Amino acid sequence: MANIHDVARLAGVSIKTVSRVINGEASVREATREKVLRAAKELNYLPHRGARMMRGRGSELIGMITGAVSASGAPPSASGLSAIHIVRGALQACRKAGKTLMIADATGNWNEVGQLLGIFEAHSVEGVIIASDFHRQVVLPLPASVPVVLANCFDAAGTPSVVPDDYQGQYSATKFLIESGHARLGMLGLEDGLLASHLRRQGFFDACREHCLPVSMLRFQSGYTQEGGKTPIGFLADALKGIIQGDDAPTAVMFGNDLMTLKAIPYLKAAGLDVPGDLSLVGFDNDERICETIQPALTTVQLPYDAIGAIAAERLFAMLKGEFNESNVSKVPCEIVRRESTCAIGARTAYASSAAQLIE
Amino acid sequence: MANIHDVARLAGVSIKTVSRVINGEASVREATREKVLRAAKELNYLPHRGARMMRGRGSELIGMITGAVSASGAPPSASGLSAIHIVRGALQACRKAGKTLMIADATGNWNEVGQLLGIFEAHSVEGVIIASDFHRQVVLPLPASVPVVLANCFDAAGTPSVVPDDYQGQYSATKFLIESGHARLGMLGLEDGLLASHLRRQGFFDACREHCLPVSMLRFQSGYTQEGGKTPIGFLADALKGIIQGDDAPTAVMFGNDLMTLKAIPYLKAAGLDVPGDLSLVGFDNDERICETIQPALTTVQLPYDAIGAIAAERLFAMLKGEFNESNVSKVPCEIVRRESTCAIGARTAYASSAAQLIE
DNA sequence: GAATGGCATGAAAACGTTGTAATTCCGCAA
DNA sequence: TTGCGGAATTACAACGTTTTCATGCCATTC
Repeated sequence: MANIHDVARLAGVSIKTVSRVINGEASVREATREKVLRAAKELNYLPHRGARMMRGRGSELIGMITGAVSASGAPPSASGLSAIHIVRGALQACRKAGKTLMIADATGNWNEVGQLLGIFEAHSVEGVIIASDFHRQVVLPLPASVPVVLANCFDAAGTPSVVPDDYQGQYSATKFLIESGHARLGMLGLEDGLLASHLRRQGFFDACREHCLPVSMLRFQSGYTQEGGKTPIGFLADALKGIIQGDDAPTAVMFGNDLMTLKAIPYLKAAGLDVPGDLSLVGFDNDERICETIQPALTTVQLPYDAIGAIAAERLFAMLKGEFNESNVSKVPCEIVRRESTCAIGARTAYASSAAQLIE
Repeated sequence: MANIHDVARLAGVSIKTVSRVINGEASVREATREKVLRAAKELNYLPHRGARMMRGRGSELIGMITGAVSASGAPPSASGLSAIHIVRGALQACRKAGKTLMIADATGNWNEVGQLLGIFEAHSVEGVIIASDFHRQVVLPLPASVPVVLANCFDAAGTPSVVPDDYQGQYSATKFLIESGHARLGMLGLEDGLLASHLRRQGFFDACREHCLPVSMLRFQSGYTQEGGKTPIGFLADALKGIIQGDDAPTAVMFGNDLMTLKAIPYLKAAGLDVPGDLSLVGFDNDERICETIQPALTTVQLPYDAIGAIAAERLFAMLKGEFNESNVSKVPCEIVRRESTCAIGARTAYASSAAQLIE
């Protein structure tokens, strides 16, 4: 492989001039520039990346660490599924910016993050995105020596981060139901202890309070998630029973995720409830395979993982350019995806028919 | 970032000795080695890749291109889901081998592959893995200048490739059912025209033939997949009807994928069929979220995407070491994952009871 | 006790590039 | 012609590692 000296010799100039031409720097006469380019082409010259890296040039390389989940909390939805979307989002943003993405997987072990950062550093990445499988607070191993952006997680030290707005998502969904005429609401949330669980619960109750729904008309149940993200069927059935039974049962129920909703369907059917006729359902995640499979198709709240990845990457690029971000944590809104599992209360017949039945 | 000089100074030795220890060369006294390792650890020392590359060592970089799907055929299962597993498998293999993975997404456009290869080359990757979203034949843009391994696809030029053994997978599932006592089998396959569809159909019929099941006892339907991988409910219902209706209906049905099976369940229930009492079901893919959600949990054939990614990476490493592979295409076996949706015919009561009904 | 040989270690060069500072070139005004 | 300023160009150091060769040390052998 030809090197810069060969090109310089063939073109009859110094190596520095070749370097200038290759890097598009100013102060090169047009005639010289052409001579050099011709020589470079003839020799099939390509700058040696190792040598370039050594001189600290921008590598156009971005590092990404996924699966950075400690054992402290089990992810609510299928872990890994979120990661791929975050990766995809980041990948597209990198593509647009002409960067290349290097990825590494911490295989669920937060301790490895430090080591992986080191590897990336040794490859002279310009910055690193650290993505968590679920929304949580983390503690970075040490003040990293490269710019870092956190995706789907954040820390106390104020490292720039991009997270979903779980609170707003549940708030919006609740508001949507209330504005559709629903007055009795139920929610079967995620496992207690998860940050998302806490935020969404608040979103739910805040929306109800702000729309003057008395707490007596609400039913809330924490979900329960085993290791591995599986909800035991027995628990789900019991929790569901607590929500949908009784005279003043909700006319709409929101779930912690789409999978949970899918599992709940048979129980609702067994209870003789029609969806959305008797009961409107709202999921969470917008897992299309599930949402489109459920009959009727499931209205849900979208967890914007692609956007989180893309925004994280863009924030990183902004940092690299030296731009300053005032807010350290970007919250990405969770938009509601309307399908057919919800209906306005005006079109609802459950109370009417049951009332009719009672009269008969 | 600490460099070799820092380590040498702290350990009180020369840089060459540090180099020797780091690279595991001989001729270093144990005491010295330990001193050096301690110092390296204390300083968080990692050899600089650029400098190493300059001394002629490999870059330890592997490139991976995903989503290389042309518009020619729609993927049967959720595209992207396969990709993440292949990536994960490759990632783990890379980890073990001390390589770092760079990924790029062709966003479904095969034409971009050439360009992406160029980018990787500029980053001096040692080799590239090209992964398809589904099992298919491809045509590489040109004789790439770096070693390439294909994952989940193959070409006519004999580029090393790693694919799932769809034929064997369906064959095994069929054999499993036959050996469980089932004699009347149904299969609702994937869309015609897909390679996987073709191979699995052959596996199905071959297994039946080799176990002396007459064709009259088999029912086969091609699936139909719209753009986006969605199976229209109406079509599914019709196809299903054709398989499960009639006196000599199958006692076991195999599906083209797990999602399809999930969608079919309501129709089977509506037809009054108990699973696995009246009908054993076998899916394909082993999508755990779906398999574990279905009641009873779905027996299925595992599409070994993780293994495909890992094996592709390992084949690439072998090529880099100059080892020769005789067979160009590695077929990774698809193993059956037994859950509760299948039972042996001995425990089955459908025929007995229906026969009893007929007698009455 | 001196010479030999093997093992452990170190000094300095080399890899290919870019940054720095110095030098040459060129046109223009004095 | 000379001097000058700025543009074009160059020589050389530096980056962090590995490689080559030289050297110091110790035990073994004569």
